[in-house]
Amino acid sequence: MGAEGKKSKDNARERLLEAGLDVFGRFGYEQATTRRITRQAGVNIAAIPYYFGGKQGLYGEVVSYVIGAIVSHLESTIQEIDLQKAAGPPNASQALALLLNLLAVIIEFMIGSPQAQRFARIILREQLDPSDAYDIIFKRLMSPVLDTLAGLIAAATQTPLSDASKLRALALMGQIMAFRFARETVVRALHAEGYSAKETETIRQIILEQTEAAILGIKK
Amino acid sequence: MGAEGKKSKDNARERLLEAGLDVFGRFGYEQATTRRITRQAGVNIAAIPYYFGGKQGLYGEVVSYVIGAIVSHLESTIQEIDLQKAAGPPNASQALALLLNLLAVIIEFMIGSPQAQRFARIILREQLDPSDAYDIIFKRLMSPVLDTLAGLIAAATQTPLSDASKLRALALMGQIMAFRFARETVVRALHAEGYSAKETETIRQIILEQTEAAILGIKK
DNA sequence: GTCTATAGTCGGATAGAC
DNA sequence: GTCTATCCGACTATAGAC
Repeated sequence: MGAEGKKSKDNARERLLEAGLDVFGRFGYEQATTRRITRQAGVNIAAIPYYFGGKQGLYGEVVSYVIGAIVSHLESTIQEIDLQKAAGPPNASQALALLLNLLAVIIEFMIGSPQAQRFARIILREQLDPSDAYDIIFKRLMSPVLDTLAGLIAAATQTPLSDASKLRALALMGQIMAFRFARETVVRALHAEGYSAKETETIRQIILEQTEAAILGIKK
Repeated sequence: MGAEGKKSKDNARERLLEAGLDVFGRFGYEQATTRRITRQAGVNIAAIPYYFGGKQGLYGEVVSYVIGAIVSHLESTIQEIDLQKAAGPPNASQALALLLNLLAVIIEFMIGSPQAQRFARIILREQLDPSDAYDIIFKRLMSPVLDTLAGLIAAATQTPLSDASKLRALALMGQIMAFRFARETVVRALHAEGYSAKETETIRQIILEQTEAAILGIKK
């Protein structure tokens, strides 16, 4: 049976959020049944309507939590970049260094962290089937990150900031996202089991190397 | 190939395949109800069990069709590359040209073709929730394309073919996939409606330019 | 081959006891 | 706050008429 060995120290609301993060991430909104979430959380099924107004409400809270966790993880790096910009426009090599550093932080979190897969799956599913929650994702995460990257790319390539800078930013992000989204393909192609620390390091090196070469090549 | 070229007959089976491609792509397996598929196809709901043994059977046929269409579209380009390789290992600049050409063909199809979104969504959903059908996708599409790209990357950078070549190939593919997967983000960030011919061309230029610079920078 | 009618299952939400 | 019992809708698949 669903032998629930968890301590009941946390209240039902918190346990539902934790279980929701896992189950929504693994199965997606539709296949994540309230029965499964409540069983995993060790609470009664009626607790979801009681605490969150319904399944939709719980899902919204889970998305907000995920975005908050990612944003707070990238926040200090982005603030540092804004600070440097405010102190005076960075030259090309400074901008490149900042760009590579930001990408490294994103890679560390997206590929290296154990939570990343659950987080990424929820975001990816919102890309496929945007719900009301996508607004939060775009405004708090995607838009600021893309804008910061685009600004650094423009400075590093000594070209004016434009829509093309944003498209370049997205293409660079795609290099990272590929390893998150196509995980199943990577695992099969390399006969691996998942992303070990060693593999994360290899991926990090490859992406940073290719990005640096791309930016320098464009600038020239 | 199958019935390609035939006029759309009043054949219920063909109409179900066509509607299934659309509805599975738009809504995913779970949310694609047999009611909706049959309504869109203009056939009775009982026709799915009758012709395909059930919803699963229809889905399997749709995936096979999608993979077949993509593979046959890339087939001639890949065969050309194999032919050149057989005639003697290409030098670095030849390999780079072949690599850029293959990527251009993939971009043209993945971003430019109107069918691409439906195709891509079905494949992406299989990445998230691999079913039995994922085997077909990996063996007939992912593995050959990644191998071809990895071979060209190794030749173009004058490095030995290794797992790192495959990872590089995936990162380059990620640049393309980003525009397919994060379409919602692109649309909002650029205040666009979708990918027009003009935007496809811009994306093509950016990806090819960045890829060329990346490969040349690594080689050097 | 195509239809109607319906069986059988499972989903989220609610009412009301405790 | 938490529980049991239940409702009601939606789903896939099947049986059998035509």
